[in-house]
Amino acid sequence: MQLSLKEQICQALQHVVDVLLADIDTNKTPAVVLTRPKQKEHGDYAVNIAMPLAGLLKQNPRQVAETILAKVQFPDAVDTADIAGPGFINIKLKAGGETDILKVILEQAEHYGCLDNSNGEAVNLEFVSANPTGPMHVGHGRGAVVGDALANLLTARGYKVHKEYYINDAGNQIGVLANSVWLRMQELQGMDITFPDSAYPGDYIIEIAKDILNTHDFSSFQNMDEHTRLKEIGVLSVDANMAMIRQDLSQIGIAFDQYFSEKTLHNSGKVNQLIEKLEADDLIYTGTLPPPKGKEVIDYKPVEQRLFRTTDFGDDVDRPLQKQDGTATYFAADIAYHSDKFERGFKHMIDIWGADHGGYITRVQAAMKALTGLEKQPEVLLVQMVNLTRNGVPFKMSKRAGTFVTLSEVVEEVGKDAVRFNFMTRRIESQFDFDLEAAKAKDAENPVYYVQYAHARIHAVLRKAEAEGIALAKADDVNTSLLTSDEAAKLIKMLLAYPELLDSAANRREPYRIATYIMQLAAAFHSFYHKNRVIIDDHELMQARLLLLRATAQVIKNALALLGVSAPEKM
RNA sequence: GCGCCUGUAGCUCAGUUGGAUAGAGCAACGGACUUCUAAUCCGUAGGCCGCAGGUUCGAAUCCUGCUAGGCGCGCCA
Repeated sequence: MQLSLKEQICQALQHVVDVLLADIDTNKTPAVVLTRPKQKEHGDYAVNIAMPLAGLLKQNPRQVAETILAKVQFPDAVDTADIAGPGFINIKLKAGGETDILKVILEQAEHYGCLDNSNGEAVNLEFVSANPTGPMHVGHGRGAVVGDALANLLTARGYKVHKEYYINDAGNQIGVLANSVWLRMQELQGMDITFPDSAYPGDYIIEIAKDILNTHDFSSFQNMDEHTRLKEIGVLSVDANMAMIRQDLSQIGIAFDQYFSEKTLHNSGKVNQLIEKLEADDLIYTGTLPPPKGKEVIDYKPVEQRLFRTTDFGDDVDRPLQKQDGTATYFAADIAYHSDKFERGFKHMIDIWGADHGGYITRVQAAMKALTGLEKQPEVLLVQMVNLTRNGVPFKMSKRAGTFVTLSEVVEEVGKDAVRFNFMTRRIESQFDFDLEAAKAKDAENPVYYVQYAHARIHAVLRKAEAEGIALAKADDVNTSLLTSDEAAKLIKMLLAYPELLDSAANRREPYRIATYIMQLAAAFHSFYHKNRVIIDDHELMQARLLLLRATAQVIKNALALLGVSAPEKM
């Protein structure tokens, strides 16, 4: 494969560095990294390699830089290379040196920025996994959008991504759900019912109850013993909720490769097998845990439990696998689940969890290390909480108070694109104040319209060209070296940076960088647009500018696609 | 008490893994449409990068301590 100009320059420098290092006794090999300086006067690329080298060679950095420049063989496109400041090497390219990228972008189209890697590593990406006890809320939405964008990003960079949703359809919550629905069913039959505090209050419970009554005979439930009845209603209710959740997901354009039921782990005996395996490996013992710190537990009683020696693998305290009544804990099922992923061939797992599960990471990784020997698996990304505001005024979400805001309501109110883009504009580590009015506003405060407008604007120009009977030249016939204005140069630099951006975003699992990038790219375009009229008499220059616009539109479209946001041609 | 995340302009946030003079948007002020979309652009102003030490040629970035906010800390999920 043809090396990019940047790679050629990098290689040329690295060669010199290697030669210099060969003369001295060291095991350090500083790598040459080309950066794009903020200041224009600092050239197109800057290298700081002379600084780390200076220490090793025991010379001053400027001297080292001179030595490097004396020996290096740069490619032809390099115009000048100067030493500046404490020892930076600033490289200037000949005019139009990198404008070939426009032709590359048009040629590669939707693949520009992507790595075609047929041997890509398989990654199991688990996200959302909202409990099947109600509709998705806004906080789930953030994890969903981030997870889906990360899946797209990793896929673009050559990974084989398997998107998975873990359905927590076992455990006490399902009993509570079933009981809540049963109470509503009885109420709908005209019976006088009092609802305990523990029951789920939402209206969707009534809807589920109605649906069950429409399709099933009420008396058949009355005739069941309580255990059977709650089990039956539990299954029906989980199905209803999962149907609702899938609806919520499809509304924001998210689909999973697999929905994995926790219950199947229990029913198939996988959880018990796991516990037996751990027993056999002497990783379980009977013991008593100390009382929890930081909050007062009134009814704390020391109790003997079967404990997993997770402390041997980095955890702070050993963890119970069985409750007092002998049933498996959530933790037991969860490590059975992750073991199952491993057995299905995934050596690399990424989980996206809410911040409230942060304390859970160490124990799962410790367990996985014990079971598979894998380090730091699953890789867990914590998404911080979403605080909803309206016109800057926070309102608390509460199931009980009925001020619960579902994702579906928000998407309906502000639209899929705005929800998705807004959720992507911040790092996942920072808490997100999501303002409903701001997300709805179609003004500059809402970045999604800013970037979509850039795309639509380009198409307006292309439409105008078409209307005037101007045929778009073939990329190879365009003289791109005419694109010499400051704005064009900036825009081209942004386009050049896109593959590197994707690479770094994928490696760091930081899809938000795509959103930040698109905003910068859109700004560079808008700026260009104002200073450089495209449809002009100078035919050659016009074709060059048209090519720049076509390439820009392509990259905006590609990047928005990764975020799952549409790129309209008209607004 | 312990663990994880966060603290950058009045507000919301970036800051390319330690580089040169810390950047955007909003809000404020002043400009730019008989022109390819003004949902836009240009300019002015706004900063002890939470505080204090340390590491080095060089720190918003790395280390230590402190401080403020969020999340979590037995058989809930």
